[in-house]
Parts: sequence; C-alpha cells; structure tokens
Amino acid sequence: MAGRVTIAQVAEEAGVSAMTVSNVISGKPGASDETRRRVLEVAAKLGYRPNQAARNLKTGRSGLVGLIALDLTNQYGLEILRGVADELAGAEQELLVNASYHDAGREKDRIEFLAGGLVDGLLLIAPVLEDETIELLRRRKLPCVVIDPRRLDVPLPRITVDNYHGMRQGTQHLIDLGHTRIAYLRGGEDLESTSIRFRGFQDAMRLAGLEVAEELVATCDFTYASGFRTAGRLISEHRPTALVAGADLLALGAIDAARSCGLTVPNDFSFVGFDDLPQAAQSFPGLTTVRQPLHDMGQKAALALLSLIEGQKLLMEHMELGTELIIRNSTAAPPA
Amino acid sequence: MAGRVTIAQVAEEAGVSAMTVSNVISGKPGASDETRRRVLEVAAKLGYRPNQAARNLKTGRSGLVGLIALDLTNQYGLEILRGVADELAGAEQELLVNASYHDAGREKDRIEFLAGGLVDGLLLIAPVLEDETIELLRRRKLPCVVIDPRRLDVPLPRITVDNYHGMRQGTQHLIDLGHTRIAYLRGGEDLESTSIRFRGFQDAMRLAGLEVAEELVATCDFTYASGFRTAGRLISEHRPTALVAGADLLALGAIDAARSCGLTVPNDFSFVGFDDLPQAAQSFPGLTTVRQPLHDMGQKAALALLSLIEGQKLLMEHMELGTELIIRNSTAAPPA
DNA sequence: CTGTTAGCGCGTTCAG
DNA sequence: CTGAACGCGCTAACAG
Repeated sequence: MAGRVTIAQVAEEAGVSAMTVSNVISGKPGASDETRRRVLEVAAKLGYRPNQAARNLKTGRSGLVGLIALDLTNQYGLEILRGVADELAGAEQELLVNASYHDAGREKDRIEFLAGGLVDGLLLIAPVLEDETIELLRRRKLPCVVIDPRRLDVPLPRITVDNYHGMRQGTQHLIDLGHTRIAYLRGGEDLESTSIRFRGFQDAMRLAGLEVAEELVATCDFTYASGFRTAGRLISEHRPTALVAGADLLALGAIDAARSCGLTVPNDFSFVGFDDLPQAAQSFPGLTTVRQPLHDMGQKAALALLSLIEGQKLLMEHMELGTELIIRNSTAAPPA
Repeated sequence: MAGRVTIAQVAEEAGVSAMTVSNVISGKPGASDETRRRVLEVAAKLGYRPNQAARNLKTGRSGLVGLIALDLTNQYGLEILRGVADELAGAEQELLVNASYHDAGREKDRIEFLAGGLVDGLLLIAPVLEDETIELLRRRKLPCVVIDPRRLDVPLPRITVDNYHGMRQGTQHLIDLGHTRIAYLRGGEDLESTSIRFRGFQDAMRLAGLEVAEELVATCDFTYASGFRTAGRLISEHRPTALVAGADLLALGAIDAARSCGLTVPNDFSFVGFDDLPQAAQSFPGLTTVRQPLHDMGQKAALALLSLIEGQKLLMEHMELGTELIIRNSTAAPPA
C-alpha cells in the first residue's frame, strides 16, 4: 500500500491515455518529447509510483532473482554474493537471498518455494541438488545457474574453478621452498572438488619425487575449529614442516594450532590455503593461498542467469575459471 | 511463468468454484472437509501453485521484508541478519537484502526504491538516515524498525544495546586483573555508540582512581586493518599493558599488531573487544569481549516489524538490550 | 505518435 | 456453505 496514485489518475491529469503514461514511465519509445515531459511532470507532482504487483501480474516476471547459499555467515558464499549483487545492480533485478544451512531437505524446500513463481531465476551456491530437485527445476523451466556444484556433472549451467591446477601450484610453491614433509588437510568429502584438489596435491608431490605419507593426510569439515583440531594432531604427532589445506578456514585453524604448539609461522612451519577469503589477507601473518575468483564467479553467474532470463541461449553450459597463487607471509623455507 | 495452472482450472477439475479453492488454499474456514480434501487432491495432481503476483496485487502486500545492511560481508550485520531470517522463517515473509555500502546517497536510493511498493516493511541496520529519508518513510507510512541507529534519537522504532554498561564491565575486568595503563581504541566517530562506549570506559577508569592518559586513546575505522595500524602505533610508542577496543575487529587487528611487535597474548598484553563476533571465538587466543546479542536484536526487530505490518501498535518505540562480558583467553594479569 | 480493448490470476463482494 | 461477477493496476496488441 505504498503509492496510492494510479496510472489512470496520472493519465487523466495529464490529458493522455493510460497507455501513454505507461510507455513514458517504462522509457519505451512512442511518445513525443512534449507529451513525455508533461507526463513526467504530472507523475512527479502526484507522486506516482508504478505498482510492482500489477506490473508483475501482467508481465509474468517478478524482477527478483533468488540465491540459495549454504550459510549466511560464511565468507566464501558472501564473496560470491557480492559479485552477484554487483552484476545485478545494473540489471533491474533484486536479489532474494536464502540459506539451506547445508541441509538437503531445506535446500529442496527453498528451491521449490522460490521456483513457485517468486523469482525469475535461481542461483545456487554449492548445492546438494538431489535428482528430484534437478527434475523440479527442469519441469518448471526456471532459469538456473549453479556455482561450484558438488558434483561436476550436474545437468545445469554451471561455473567452477580449476581446482586441480590451483592446488598443484600451491603445493609446488612449498616444494620450491624446499619442503619435503608436507601435510594435507582435505575438506568435506561430499564435494568432488575435494578429491580434485587432493589429486593436484598428489601429482605435484609425485612429480617432484616426493612421497605422500598416508599419516600426513587428514580430512575435516570446512570450519576453523575442525582445522584447528585436526592440524593440531597432525603437527604434534608427525612433525611435518608444512601443511596445505583445502580451504583457508582450515589453514587459519591450522596456523593457530601450530601456534598453540609453540611453533612460529612461517619460521618453524609453512601454510598454504585455498580460496583467498578476506580473512586470508586480514590475519597475521598473511596467508599464502590459492585464490579462487569468487567475486568474478558471482558476476559471471549472474550475467549468465540474466541472459537465460531474457530467453537467450547460453554460449556454454559449463564455465571454468582460473586460480592464482597469492604469496603472503605464511610460507618460508623449512627450518634448517 | 512458473505455475501454468490457475485457480480456475483447479476449480473446474474439482467441480467447485474458484472461491472455494481460494479459501481452501489459504486455509480459511468455509469449506466442508470433504470439499477441502478433494480440492487439495486436485490441486496437488495438477501441480497448482498460487500466483504470487496476482495475490499481491489483490492484497496490496508483497510478502517481502527489506533489510538494508551496511555491507554484505561484515559479520556484525550478518549475525543480525541471521536473527531476522530465523524470525521471518515462521512468518510468511521473505527477506530482500540490500547494502548501502556506508554511502548515505545509496542508502537513500535503496530505501526509496524498496519503499516504492516492493516491500511490506523495512529493517535498517545502523543507517545514516538523513532527515529527508526519515520524512520519506513517514510519508509512505512504511513499517520500519531501526537496529542500532547512529543517533539514538531517530524518531522511528529502534533497538539498541546497553553500550555504556557493557564497556564499563569490559574495562572493569582489566582493572580487576591489575592493569593500570590501559589503552582505548575508539570506533567510527559518526556513531553515537562510539561516544557512549568511551564514556563507559572513562567512568570505569575514573571510579577505580585510574587516569585516562590522552596519548593512550586513538580513533579508527571499524576495520581489522585500521585496528592493526592504530594499535601498532599505540603499543610501540606508549607501552600500555592492555587495550580495550570499541569493536572485535579492532581488537583482532590490535592483537596481531602486538604479535608483530613480538609480544605474546595474554602474557605480555591483554585485549578486550566489543561485539562477540564469531571470529572472537574462532581465533587464538580466544578474544575476551563484551557480547552484544546480535542474533536476538535481529529477531526482536523482525518481530516488531511483523506486528507493525499486521497493523498493530508497538508496545515500545525503543528497546534496549543488555550486554554480557565473555571471558576467553586474551586477558590475564599484567606482566610483573 | 496516441488511444481502445482486453485480460493477467486472484480475492472479495454479494447473492443464493 | 457455495457460486457468479467484478476489479486490483498495469501493459500487449492492435487500431486509428
């Protein structure tokens, strides 16, 4: 119940038809400059604001894009979200953010709800995407782009990063510094990217003629606490000189674990993360990490979704973005 | 163009009128159990989903609540956001999140846009709120609740925390531990809460018979980097034994600054923050801090907004929530 | 360049 | 308890 003034009132006051007002307001052609000026003037005077609901009903569009993130507080998703928001700011679409809280049921619920007509398109960040949910999306014909899917083969337009080469490069950096006993912290096992990153690590090691000691590899959740605990065990029991983590949060937890063991970073121990979250730069020492272009992923995903919404065909169903090694101060040569 | 099926089709298939279908779907009385059952069955079979746009047009509601945060990546706002989201999950309202990026112009733009009919109500986190914007909100009669306003006297329903006693308690904790040379890091000067917190610090000091040395007080932005820089100077030039920060982010930066000066925390130096962001617990050592009930603030704000949307009068225009000192491991007695 | 006609899909009168 | 008609405010299509 925001704008009481209707298009009809403006039309009457300006002495034109409602159609003309509509055209002027939406910036369509087909209205002389003089008419346009008068309509705009009257609209301003009356304080006319188009009624979104009526417009939506007529056009069959809501002007809303849905985004389903895992969790509203993880920086990984939020960096992507920022990219999305930046891209959408140009288009006339607002962003409706939802979280699945890592729960497949809730994810399906939210998708079903949003796909029920609330949004014009959907962006999914690292979703579980059960087959049934995919089927739902296809049946509804809802434009949808997946960012960083858990399984690479989801039959939907998707954006991923080059996890393999990123991790290989990060590992190589430690090898180049002279490390040989390098530990590895795997992220969540339900993501295909976890295996791919690990393969990058393994290959880098193998190609350097180094052994991947089984006791130096451990798996944890994507949390600081999990990284702290798991790395603490790894470090105190097996004494590697460096550690590569499948995510920045894990690396940050691992660094604090090393500290709590009395080690100093990077003199006694080196760490490499993966993601380049804001925290990676805002920590002491700065974290050397493999950068995922999160903001860019968000932008590209939003752009692709917008063209899907406009009814255009996508140039590619799958887009893979590159990674980049960011060297900060958490890595150095191993102690002598 | 999500659900093709209309209420009319369901009505025909079920052999009743549209009216009845509408009543059944919206859970209104006035339909026999038998009819209700059949309608529901047919609706499910046909895959009927009510068209939001049509419903909105008719009811004059959008089912959307707008939230304007400062920045999509700061944890402070996100904790509040989580509270809001949790409360809204129960009501049938979706959340439309926007950011002002600390820009008054953009803030006004966004408010004006959302208030243009897109949302049923608005939640504002620490907004600038120029007079003109407040005027706009009043004119449009848009339900609105402000969380943590920059000026305490905004003429809108608002939720704040007890900054004064919180900070007094945090400071007292250091005094009790035996600290006397305590530095203070002020947050952004455009917030009234910055002065209030400082007054809490001053009073705690004064009441303990301690001097607030001018050179031990400095002002910075609400960022880690600013805390790092400013505290670094304070610590190296004036050698206090403890520091109180007007925000956790500042304290976290300050701790790293101390570390980069070769000090260990808390043995050489103690730190107290304010906020209790997730990072405060997820750092090493854990940060002793004054907890703001951010999640609760979000919930309470959402609840108040919902009742405003329902057209009910608010019990109180201003609600102030308490704070709580959370003692972790960043504080200890001063070095001997 | 402008006006007319006809709904979009729903909820809300009223009668029955 | 149910049905028929109307209209919310806007815009697509066409006519003028």
